[in-house]
Amino acid sequence: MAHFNDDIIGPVAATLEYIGGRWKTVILYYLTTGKRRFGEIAARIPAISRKVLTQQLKELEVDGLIFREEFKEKPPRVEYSLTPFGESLSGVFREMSLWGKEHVSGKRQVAS
Amino acid sequence: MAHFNDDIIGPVAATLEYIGGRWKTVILYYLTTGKRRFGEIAARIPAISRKVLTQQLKELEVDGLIFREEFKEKPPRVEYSLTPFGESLSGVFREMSLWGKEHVSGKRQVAS
DNA sequence: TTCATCAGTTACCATTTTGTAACCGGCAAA
DNA sequence: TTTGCCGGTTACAAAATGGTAACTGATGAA
Repeated sequence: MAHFNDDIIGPVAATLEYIGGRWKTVILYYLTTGKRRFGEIAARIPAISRKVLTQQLKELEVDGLIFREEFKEKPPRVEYSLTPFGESLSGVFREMSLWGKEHVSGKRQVAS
Repeated sequence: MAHFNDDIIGPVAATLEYIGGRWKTVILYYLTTGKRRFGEIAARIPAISRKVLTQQLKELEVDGLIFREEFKEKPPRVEYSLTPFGESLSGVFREMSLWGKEHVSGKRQVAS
């Protein structure tokens, strides 16, 4: 992604290397509610196209944050879930969710 | 930015509307260490061009997260600092910094 | 026999973001 | 007199990102 050689901002920047992607935090946060199929994620986050969703999921898998389980069935089925590594981000998600609830509830209209 | 009408991911998505920009979290986190001049920020985050830095700072100011103080001097001086609203994000930064220290310290090489 | 299902992939194009270089003003130092 | 300082802004070009539509393969249902 980018490059950060700084000691102060280093750890935060390092975290962003994992969850800094456009949709990654939202995807991961949705997966904290349990194992989900590709179609479920796509339905839950309609703003993201399937192409980009595929890309983001692949990157998250490569980074070890999510686990992809593919069932060899005839209409294919794929389930995504958080790895323990991905679950270790829960503190970040919790704080983000808290802040969103406390500071932005309803204030900011969401475009479409 | 985008659109999230979802109740589950809503608060997290709302938070991302504020800090989801490419460099915003890093800038804000650097400002938690105190008031900084434009040039200091630019020097601290060399990966970002001055043009984009200007843009991100302007957005952060519009969103009420940072305060911009301009001194009418001859070589101009501008100082940026967190507003109380910006400081309210400290929990998010703390968790991100913690996670980065615990899980990525040194593992991931930073490109240049 | 044709259609729908699911989780993609691919090609192609449009949009967005980003970088680079030049420029600004007004004072002080060389 | 020219140069550097600082915090930008602007125009232009390049790169990254994004969307859309068509296609895949195997099966079961109509």
